[in-house]
Amino acid sequence: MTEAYSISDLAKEFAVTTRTIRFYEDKGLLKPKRDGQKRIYNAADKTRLKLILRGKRIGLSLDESFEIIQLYHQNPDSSAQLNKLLKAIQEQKQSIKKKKNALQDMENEINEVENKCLAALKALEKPTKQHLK
Amino acid sequence: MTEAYSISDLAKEFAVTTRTIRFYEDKGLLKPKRDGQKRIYNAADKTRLKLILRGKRIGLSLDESFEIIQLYHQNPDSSAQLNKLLKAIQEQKQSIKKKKNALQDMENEINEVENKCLAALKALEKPTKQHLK
DNA sequence: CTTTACATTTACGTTAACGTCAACTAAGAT
DNA sequence: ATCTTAGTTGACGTTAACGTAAATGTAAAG
Repeated sequence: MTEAYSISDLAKEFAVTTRTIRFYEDKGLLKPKRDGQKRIYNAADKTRLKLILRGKRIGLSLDESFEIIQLYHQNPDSSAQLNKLLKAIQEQKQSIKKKKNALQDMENEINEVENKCLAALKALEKPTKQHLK
Repeated sequence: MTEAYSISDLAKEFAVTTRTIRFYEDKGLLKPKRDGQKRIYNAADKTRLKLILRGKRIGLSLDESFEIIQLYHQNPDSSAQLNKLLKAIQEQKQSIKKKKNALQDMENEINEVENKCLAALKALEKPTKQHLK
């Protein structure tokens, strides 16, 4: 038997509410099997959810994440389709590159601030050396 | 005379609408000077706007960007304040690290897909060998 | 049998981040 | 003097991404 999860299993694991998971289903991002009324999620569903949430972390909308997932999980047969996919991949790579740059800029700045901060602390400690110990 | 910009100067330069810029002002993210009624932005305002938009690109909310900007632009005098700032900086660095990881994972996956794609194209171009079976 | 825990659908509410008028004003160009 | 081109302040509209509540179902535990 392959891995099966209830909605609250996934909710707990990924720290989201069940409402969120059902919402993703409404939007077509997830399509779990059913056991009667209850939703049953498998490993693939879990992966999809993971991808969606990862996308969110870097500022993608659900629709954007959805497109990317579709992109990755289709398997194209014609060379026309393959080329179209490759083109989409290039765009994705560009977008990732931009985000990386933005992150890098941010990190550089924060490191600068940190260094200034540390220097300021040292300057505060240095001039007065009156330890009563 | 220091650099001065009109609202539409900035809108054009950063490819946002004037509505957006005024909205940021309403939220307290920008505080341009005035020439009568007209808003006049200086280099510092421009930098702020740049930071906000950069934050957006990596999925920060306006409030989050605002906090970060405040963080960087205050200059703390006491060592208590410096330590508090340092702590906030550590948190920021953690958050950036997570985003970097998410991005890296994404890039790895997309590269995989790209390679499979390229392989599939090659396989389509020079067929025949499969027919021996 | 009743309580508890978890599940379901339906539906209205909320917040963020703007978009989209509407109705001015002020300054130049024609 | 009028036309055009920024600019201004409301104020209502919109979309995404859920929150929250109501009414109900089911299945195991006490």
